[in-house]
Amino acid sequence: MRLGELSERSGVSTATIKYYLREGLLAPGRQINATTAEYGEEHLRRLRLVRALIQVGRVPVANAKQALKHVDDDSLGLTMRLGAALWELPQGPEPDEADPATAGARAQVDRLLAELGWESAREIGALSPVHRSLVALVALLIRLGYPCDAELMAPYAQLMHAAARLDLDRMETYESDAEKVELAVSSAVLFEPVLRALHRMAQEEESARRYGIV
Amino acid sequence: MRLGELSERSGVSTATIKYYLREGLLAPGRQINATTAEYGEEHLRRLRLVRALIQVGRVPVANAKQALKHVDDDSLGLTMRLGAALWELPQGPEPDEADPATAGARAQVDRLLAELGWESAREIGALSPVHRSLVALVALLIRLGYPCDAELMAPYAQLMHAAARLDLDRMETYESDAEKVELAVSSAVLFEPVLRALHRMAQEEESARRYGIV
DNA sequence: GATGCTTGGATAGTGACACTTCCCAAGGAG
DNA sequence: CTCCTTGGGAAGTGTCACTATCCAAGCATC
Repeated sequence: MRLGELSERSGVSTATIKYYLREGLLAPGRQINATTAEYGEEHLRRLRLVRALIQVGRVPVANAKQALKHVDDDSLGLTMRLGAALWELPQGPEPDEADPATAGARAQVDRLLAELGWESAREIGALSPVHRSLVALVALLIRLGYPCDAELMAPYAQLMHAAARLDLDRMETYESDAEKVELAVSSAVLFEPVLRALHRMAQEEESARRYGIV
Repeated sequence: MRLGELSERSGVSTATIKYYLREGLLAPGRQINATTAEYGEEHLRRLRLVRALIQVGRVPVANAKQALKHVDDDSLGLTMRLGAALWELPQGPEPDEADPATAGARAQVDRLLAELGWESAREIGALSPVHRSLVALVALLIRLGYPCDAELMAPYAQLMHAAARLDLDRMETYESDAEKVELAVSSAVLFEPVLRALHRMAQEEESARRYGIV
């Protein structure tokens, strides 16, 4: 497959593919001669993943590059490889330590983790971008005047834990670690929006049931 | 409160506040004389919501303006007002009808709604941006080679339905419709990221439990 | 063997968008 | 009187994902 065909089958313009090659998001094809390179199915697949990351996930090009590097890096163990790839994806806001609400928010998050018995999450703590971003979000909600404490979050956290168990069960059906990491990345980027859509649809459904469609 | 104080208490520069005033995201203050206007607590609160929409929710300024207009519009019933405001928020991708995977994806979504008995969601159908975006996302996952059918989504949808019930219970604790709509908007923008953070944290926790932290 | 296509490669430009800077004239404070 | 702040508008900035253009080298067709 040459550049033109890769472009046609992926629906991505040749100019954009050349841009991705330049930025290192896509491995170069097998060079046949000075003016021709050959691409395979794996290039097509990776190209589609790149598009998903950038267009749907709004992942900045630089982060997408890093995340994909971790997907391909087989020198690490599965957990680290997963973490490294997922931590490259855009997180929420960073906490503003100058804001007094941040300290309160951190306390609520700590209480939540203690109540749930999420020991590993407590150990990793502020090292994890996810943890920091949760603190920042809770602080923001509090500043806006919406209550957001451990009691309120706990039932949601239980639901999300159930979802996470489903996620990992699904991941275990894949053979190679590379496939698992790729599933995790595309899940974070594509399956999270699916979850969000299901959530909003469920809200519409429940709202219609309670208050009617009027 | 004058412009300078509003800026100081919100942490938003005066230039940016003036920009929001110009774009109609923020109601003008009460004009005292040619060079002075007076702002109240409600301006501060609205300003923080605007920041949350734009910075955390990445809502484009034009959509934020529309959504806020619906929050303030008391000529509609609650359900329509909710829908109108939420549908202004950024959704996922739109379905690509030229793609053969789209038809299959639509069939899976229809089956899912039928299995769950979400009758209102089926009635609203493709009118809802959420429905369309779910179809587009499922099609994308299928095109990438990840299975995504009604069986796979159903347990997730049940979890999201449970979350939606919690959401609406929470909403009912508010008195006025305007507050309810504002809660729904800020929930969509700020609480969805909280859910996502809880989800990712649960994944990390579950992954550490299954495979260790190594 | 001339012509017209595509290819890889590089450089510069585009468009969207959220600000941000700069300037102005008119109060108000010291 | 002088300095600062205010509201208001026009123009500029920075970022970022592309995109247009150009170039020389091959391959295909006439």
